[in-house]
Amino acid sequence: MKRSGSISQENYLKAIFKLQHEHGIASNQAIAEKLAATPAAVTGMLHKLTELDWIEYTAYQGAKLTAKGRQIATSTIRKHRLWEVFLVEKLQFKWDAVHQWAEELEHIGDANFTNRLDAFLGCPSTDPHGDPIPDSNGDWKGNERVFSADALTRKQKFTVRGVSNSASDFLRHLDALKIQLGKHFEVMDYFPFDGSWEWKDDQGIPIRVSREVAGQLLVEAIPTNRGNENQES
Amino acid sequence: MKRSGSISQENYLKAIFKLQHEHGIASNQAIAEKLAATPAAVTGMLHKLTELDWIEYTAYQGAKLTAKGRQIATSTIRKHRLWEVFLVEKLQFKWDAVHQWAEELEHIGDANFTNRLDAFLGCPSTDPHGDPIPDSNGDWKGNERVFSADALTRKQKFTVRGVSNSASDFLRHLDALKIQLGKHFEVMDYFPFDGSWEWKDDQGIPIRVSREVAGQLLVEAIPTNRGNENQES
DNA sequence: GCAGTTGTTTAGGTGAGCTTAAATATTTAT
DNA sequence: ATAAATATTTAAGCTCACCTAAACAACTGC
Repeated sequence: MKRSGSISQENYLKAIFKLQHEHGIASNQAIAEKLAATPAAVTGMLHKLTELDWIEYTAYQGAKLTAKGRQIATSTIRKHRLWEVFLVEKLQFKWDAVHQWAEELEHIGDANFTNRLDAFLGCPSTDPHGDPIPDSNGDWKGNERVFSADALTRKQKFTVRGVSNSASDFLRHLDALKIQLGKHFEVMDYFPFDGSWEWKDDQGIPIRVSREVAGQLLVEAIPTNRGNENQES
Repeated sequence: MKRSGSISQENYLKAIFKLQHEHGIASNQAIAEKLAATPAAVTGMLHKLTELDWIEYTAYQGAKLTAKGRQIATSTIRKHRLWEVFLVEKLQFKWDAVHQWAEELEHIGDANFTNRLDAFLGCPSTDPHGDPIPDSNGDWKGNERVFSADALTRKQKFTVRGVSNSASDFLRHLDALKIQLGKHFEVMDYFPFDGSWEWKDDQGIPIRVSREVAGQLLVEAIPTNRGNENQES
């Protein structure tokens, strides 16, 4: 089986998919920004994708994926995230270095290929940045209890679940702070003056976290009222 | 680090590399055939590659790789063969199904990436078809004792080392004959009438091999005169 | 050594995906 | 409500890698 669309087309569908999630519709400009192209180029491609019935496009309004378009987009995202897992877990890349390669690898392979890769990796449910990996039907099992770290409250214990920004410098900063996915912390203090936090990790070691970092970190609260459900291994 | 050349350019260098090995020089026509393009397209690209100093090209004569061109070609071949190992050993693809994907994967990743992949795979010396994998300097450790199976002699014991044709239908035919790389056979008989052979495997099970098959199979003789050097595990 | 075949190159053209610049539509502010 | 600002589309043109068709070189047979 061959690729569904061209590499460029797949990138458009992926961008539209993400923008549609954020804003309900993908505007020409937003797509252009995400893909580092000019709005003029976007208009042309949107017409082509409409022809292919992968999007519905209203001029001056924006684009929405059709069922087929969504299928291609999620499958591309699935491939991207599976390759990221491969790069980090098997090739020992650091999590801030995998995006560029995954951007290329995501355009390779059909459904059978992807399912084999998935099986080889042990059917991971999230990529190295905590983003959920869609299953082969394009369905997501996103964790509903995940929220931004800047909404934490004092004394709250929580688990780091993901990042909402995968820029290299941010990820390297997290490494420097020894913040990793799955790691537990407890909120010690919050400083409204600059929006910064003091947290303490499971070894009791305190770290200071800036407003900027907390705003891009996704966490899951650990229930403390009763029992010990939802423990991490 | 980015790709050295475009995908198309890398494919040209790879083709020229192989043709140069076979004929000393790569003619326009031979390149066109290998890449399923027209001679006119080849002329254009050869000019471009000359500009880049990746080949030396004499009109009406043919092309030869420069040191830089050879480096890019061998690195592409290295990537191709490493990915083939990955696909067969890790993703459990059959050896006749990996070429198409490796053709795409070979254009991804820089030297660091490739070396990590190599290490992950345990630094294999040959791909699933028995072709040697160049090291990161582009050097080959080809097995000098390998020759075509149609040059075998009666009573000779040998090991299957590779195929000189990786077409899917040929490989599937070998699977049907239970001929695998590394397997030992002994020549029982040769029939000059149709050039076919009778071999016997290490279980003593006889198989009949046509002239066409023997001509595309690469083998290594097992010395029988003294000792048991070169035993396969 | 010259005609015919074969191989190569040039010339002109295509399509994908991009650009800039200008025209047009939409939204926002007054 | 209308002017200004912003967003989008059209128009023209670019690059890459390819194509076909025709012109041109280089071997081949006699």
